[in-house]
Amino acid sequence: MSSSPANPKEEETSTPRDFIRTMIDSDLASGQHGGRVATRFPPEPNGYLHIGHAKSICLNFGLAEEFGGTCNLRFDDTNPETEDPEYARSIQDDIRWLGFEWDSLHYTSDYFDQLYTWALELIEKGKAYVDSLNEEEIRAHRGTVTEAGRNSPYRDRSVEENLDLFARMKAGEFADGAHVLRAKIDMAAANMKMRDPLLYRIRHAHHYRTGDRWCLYPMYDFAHGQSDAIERITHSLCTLEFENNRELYDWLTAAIGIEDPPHQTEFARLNISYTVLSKRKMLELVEGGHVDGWDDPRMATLSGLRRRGYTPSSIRAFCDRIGMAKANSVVDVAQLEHAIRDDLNTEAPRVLAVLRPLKVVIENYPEGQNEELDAPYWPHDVPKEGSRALPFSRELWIDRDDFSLEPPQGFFRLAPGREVRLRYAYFIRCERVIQDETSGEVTELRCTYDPATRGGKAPDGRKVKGTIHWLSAAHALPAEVRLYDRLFSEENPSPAKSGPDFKQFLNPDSLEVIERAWIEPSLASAEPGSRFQFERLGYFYLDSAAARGDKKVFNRTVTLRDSWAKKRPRAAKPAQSRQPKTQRGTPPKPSQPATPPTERPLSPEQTLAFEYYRDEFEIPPSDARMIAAEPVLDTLLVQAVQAGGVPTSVTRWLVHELPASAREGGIEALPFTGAEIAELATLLDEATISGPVAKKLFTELLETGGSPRQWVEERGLQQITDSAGSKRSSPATANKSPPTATARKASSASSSAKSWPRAEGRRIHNR
RNA sequence: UGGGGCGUGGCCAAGUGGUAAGGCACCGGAUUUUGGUUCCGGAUACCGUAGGUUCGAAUCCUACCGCCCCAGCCA
Repeated sequence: MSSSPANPKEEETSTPRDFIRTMIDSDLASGQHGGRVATRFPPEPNGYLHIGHAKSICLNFGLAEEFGGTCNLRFDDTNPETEDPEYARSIQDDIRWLGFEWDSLHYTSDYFDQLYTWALELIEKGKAYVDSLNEEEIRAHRGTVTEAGRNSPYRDRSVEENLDLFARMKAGEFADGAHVLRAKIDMAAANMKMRDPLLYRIRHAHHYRTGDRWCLYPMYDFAHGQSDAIERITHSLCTLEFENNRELYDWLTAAIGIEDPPHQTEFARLNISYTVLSKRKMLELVEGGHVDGWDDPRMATLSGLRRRGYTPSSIRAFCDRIGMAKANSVVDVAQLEHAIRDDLNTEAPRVLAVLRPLKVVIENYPEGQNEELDAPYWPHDVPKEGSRALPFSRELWIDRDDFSLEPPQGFFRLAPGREVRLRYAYFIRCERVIQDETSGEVTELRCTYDPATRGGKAPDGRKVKGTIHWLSAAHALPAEVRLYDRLFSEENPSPAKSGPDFKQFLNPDSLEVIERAWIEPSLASAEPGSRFQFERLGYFYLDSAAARGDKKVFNRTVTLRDSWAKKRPRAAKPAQSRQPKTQRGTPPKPSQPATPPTERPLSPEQTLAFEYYRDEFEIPPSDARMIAAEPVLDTLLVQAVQAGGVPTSVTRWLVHELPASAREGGIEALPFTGAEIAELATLLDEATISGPVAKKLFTELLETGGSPRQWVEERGLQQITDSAGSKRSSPATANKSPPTATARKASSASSSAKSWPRAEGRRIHNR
């Protein structure tokens, strides 16, 4: 875009003029960089992208689009010990998912030869030297923020000696840490980054791209600006913590004689309330099992947001709207939620679902009769066409929240004697309430309908205050629904560096699993990865990664705005959803988070079992609860543990793999016992077999029974242990386990919508 | 007791000498077969503080206060 808009006053609604765009405007006006705009997104392939990266991606790629420039993707892979092609793959997937495409793809490791040549030049010019102090000595010589550093005794080595040493460093003559190459600048500089910064370190490590060709690796500062220069980047944008590096960036590009060098500009990184956005903390959540992997829908990773149901356009809109500045700030998570609601309002078809079912019998509707009602997919204000048939019959499900025995002020849903509209159907009136004699729990509503109100309008013109959603009990389909909420209950989970651990602010109610929700029959053909609005409840995403067999799993992306819940905070959590805490038996440990409410209360025996599994077996509460509530699972777990199985490993198979249908016939109908499941779990834990093999064997076990261990021996299914791989240094291992956990999950997901790279080969040495 | 940054309503964020945009959140009202959406309207800002320059300052000057970053052979 070399010409400015005809009318400078013209409104630029799509892209606000932040300080970076303003700067580029003036660069262009003054003819900097020959009128070119070239940016780049330079991630290190050592972790998954999160929404903070999305801000940078939108900035860099957005600028290229707006100014008719280019944007490269460059993997800043200068540290062989933490990087992995798996990450590089997922990063590319995420960028494309967001809707951007790079002009060209580069790796800093492709520039290692050029970088080395420049290092030689620096030595020849007397601007760099080989230092032989050890790590501790270097630190001691660096001084502190208030005291100048001291020169290294090796600082004045001759050019010849430096050249010789540096060549031998490259040749592999020295051990890690024996020497480093440093820039010769000023050990008394007020800017710590200028106190003879390290340029190269020796690292006898295998690089995922250059293999064993190098044992000498450039530091960030010696690689980044030069890579920008090689790619002829004009505007090098990064986050605030690199401000101090800018002086060095400029020194280095000048020292090697770059003409028209790129310039670095810093902006504030993104923070969002009620969440954490740092690789370290996110890794801690994954490794501590506080979330279910990097793509857990509660994580702010792009993969997590994707599984939560966020659209790429909503994330882009969010990034546009939060602005770009240099002040450290925390964006309200409500801003993100607004972005996705705003997008889905016009994109998600409306359907009906009942989360906490309450039976309604229409007494004056003939038994055995049913009819179909036409229901549009879109509300009147969304200009889209399309509808489906909704079956109606005598017995219905409604949501328990939509009925109140003693309606509070302003409640205009169903209550004794009151009339409401069933969406797209009829007016019904509640005539009688059936309650459990002992507990008083409402178990059923007896209602009458007005046949004249078919379609939802009364010919006599009478009005009803409320419209509620419903489903025909005989036609509804079962589904699992996962209600996600913010991961932390504290707005800022990490208040101070030395403050309390952020994990103590984890929200115990961030996930509620509803195992038996009902969805309308039209959803039988819904494609994984599609999004719906469950009317009056929120937006939901059909998750393919979580599906088990033919069971559909819907993740709640975000609730609808709910001014009623706001007005009456108590009404949001009605008595029905509160879990009756049993008083019998041992009291629950006070340190444990409250049981997430689910639809079915546990018996006293089941509660005991649940608490035991949760506390003694350390099974996650939701899983422990599911097992305790299900006799077949309960028996299998007990059998498995008696046979020596590790409870948490066995649980994975019981809860996440065993199809619901297998529980129907009772324990006797199964061709296997818990002992075989324990055997299988152990084989996998020991890494005797791989995940896919384990899954195959499990399928076989379900059908025919038998001994997994025996099969493995008979058929030679053992994995080959890669001894070369296991020699990899240990720091790398810590960073490698997360992608593996994710990859394992991806490979167990249904075949479609697989967005996770696999890591079959590496699984071997990760256990 | 060094250096580099940043401080505008509850949260983001424009504005760079002429008398405080916009978004989110919040509160009213209208419309509504989603307590959704949409549409109207409203309340919040002495622009970190204190001085100064000027006819006039969020914008210029001075001092002070607060927060963030830098002492990895990480990026």
